[in-house]
Amino acid sequence: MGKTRSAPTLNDVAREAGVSTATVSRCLNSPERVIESTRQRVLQAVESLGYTPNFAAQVMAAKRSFTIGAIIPTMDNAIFARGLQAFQDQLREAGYTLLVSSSAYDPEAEHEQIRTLVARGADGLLLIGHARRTDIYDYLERHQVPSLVAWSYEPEAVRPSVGFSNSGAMCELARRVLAAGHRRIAIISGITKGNDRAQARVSGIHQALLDAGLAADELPLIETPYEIDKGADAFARLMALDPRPTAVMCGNDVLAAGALREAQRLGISVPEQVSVTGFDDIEIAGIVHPALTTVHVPHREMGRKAACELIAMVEGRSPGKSVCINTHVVTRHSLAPPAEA
Amino acid sequence: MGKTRSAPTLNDVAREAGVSTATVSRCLNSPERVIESTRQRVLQAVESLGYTPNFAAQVMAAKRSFTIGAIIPTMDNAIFARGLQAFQDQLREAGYTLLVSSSAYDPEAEHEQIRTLVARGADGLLLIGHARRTDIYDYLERHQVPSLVAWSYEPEAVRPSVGFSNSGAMCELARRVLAAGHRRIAIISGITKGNDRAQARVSGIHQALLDAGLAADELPLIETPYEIDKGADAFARLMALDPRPTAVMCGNDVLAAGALREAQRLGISVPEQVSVTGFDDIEIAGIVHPALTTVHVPHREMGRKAACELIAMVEGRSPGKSVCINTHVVTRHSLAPPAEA
DNA sequence: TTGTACGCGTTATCAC
DNA sequence: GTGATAACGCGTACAA
Repeated sequence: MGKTRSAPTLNDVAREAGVSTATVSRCLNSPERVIESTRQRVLQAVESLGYTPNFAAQVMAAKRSFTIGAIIPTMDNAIFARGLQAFQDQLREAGYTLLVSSSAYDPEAEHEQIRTLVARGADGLLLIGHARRTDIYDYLERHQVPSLVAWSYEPEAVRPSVGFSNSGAMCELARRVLAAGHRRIAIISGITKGNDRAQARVSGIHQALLDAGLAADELPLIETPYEIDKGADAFARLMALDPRPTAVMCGNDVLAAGALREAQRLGISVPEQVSVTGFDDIEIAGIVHPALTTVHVPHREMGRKAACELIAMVEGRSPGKSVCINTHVVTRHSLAPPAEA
Repeated sequence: MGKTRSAPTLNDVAREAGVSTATVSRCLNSPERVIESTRQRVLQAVESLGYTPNFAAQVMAAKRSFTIGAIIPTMDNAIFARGLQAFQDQLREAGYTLLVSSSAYDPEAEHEQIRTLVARGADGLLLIGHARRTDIYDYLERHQVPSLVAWSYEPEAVRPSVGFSNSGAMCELARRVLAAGHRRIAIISGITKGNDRAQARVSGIHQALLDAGLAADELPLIETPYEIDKGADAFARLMALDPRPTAVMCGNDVLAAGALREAQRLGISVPEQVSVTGFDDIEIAGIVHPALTTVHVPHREMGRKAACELIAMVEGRSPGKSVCINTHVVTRHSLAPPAEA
């Protein structure tokens, strides 16, 4: 107990069991290739020494790490949490480990983290959205690391992706807003620079307006980071407009939650005086008051499918195919027809 | 372009620059130990080849990875997100990378992940809470991997920790509830098995009652996972009690949010008919209706300080000291005096 | 200041 | 079935 010896190696186990290191390695990796009796002795030795394989050495020798890396824009709110959890669960089931890091929506940071994860021997990478420099893909190719894009599906994209149509989903939601009778619509969007999901969501709204024969380019639009407080600030600014919008469509539920909070603070009742919509259908969407009309994204399904596809790519069973996840509008109470003027 | 060559190694760079591998290595790790002119050539070669050091090889040779591991109970909600983000930011500033994995509140899974992270060469580990088998610490000691506990501070704990007094904070909150005049108090706690924070929060409430000369062991108490829906279910069961509690203290904001949602569904008004409290002061606490009276935990501060301390331990500058973070009660609208019978 | 050479712990290719 | 042994890519004494 408490004896200060350092971590045992394959060699120590081999000596303890009276076999060669090769045999110990086989016992652990392909037990069927070693006879029962010796296996017993080896596993016994492994147990008594408390041996754990050195990962770095394994990677070096096997050129394979059973590790998948994921770089998400932020861990700071729940947007990616659910999908990533499902992604990880599925990976674990297949014997892979997930390494996560967050880029804080900074393309340069993302680039650096990609290099870090590759240097760490990640067998494959999960990336969010399509918007990034193409030389990053060259780098990944050179290092033979397959990558899969998630949270976004674009039919014309070359890279494989498992996601949904951000523009299509938002377009459908905008149609509902229009159908309710709204014409003075304002937008609180996330920062669109370097974020194809945010861009697509805005253009989805524009599309719906065009389809309805309305002008789309003069909608009040505020871009702001995905934070509750920012959503609140933006909402306050929009409410100061004249004429005041009758509906505020938000880039995600976090911004919408901020908008609702500010509405309450300002004494503006939702949806009687102004309607508010979100996107994602994360937990807070059903918690806020009034509950948010939003786009439901099946995050768990997306996470699972992304894991399956990426593993298939890593194991050479797939060249990388794209999967489109279906979303749907969830109707709750934050959207209603506008009050008559 | 697009030529399918594999990743360049130190050797390739050395050949390209016309120097030895040792010189290249020095250029990258201690640039001051190599003369300007050669350094130029080497860095030039590094650049043109697009060289990235192989991490596994670095770890093997240097027995050092500049990597810190963290195992949190869940990524599924925002409880740990903020603190962890700050933890990571601070680590990055010091040149360390964070590896996160989640144990789903399963002690066995946590144990396994600890071994995984150690095998991966983590220089130090961040663990949540004190409750775990002691042989895990033996394992860490043998592998010479310093570990730091966070999200919990217990004066009598042997292990270094950066956290707050869960019992003390909850005791203070309970005092407020008592001071408001409540006597029929019910508790919705997280699962206490293997979770010292959950245990401490419950005992904090008991302490407050004892201090007030009241019986503490007959409080209605429901243990349930930290999920909104579970909080809602538990709240419904408590409201069916006779006599009905006038205040429901929840183990965290997630459970409290569920309770509020259920109250609204049941047509029970908060705080007029029943008061509800939370814990953590995560974002939803200010979003729900009515806004939650809860315990504010300075998660970012905790994350930063944990990072500083753990790095100090890893670098041998500290044997591991404990830091207590101060919390305080945030008074919002979900707590009010009970209605007169 | 720079180069040589060994070791890190494992896997995999051979013989035996 | 099992045992030598050569990689794997890098850091670092030690020598020059």
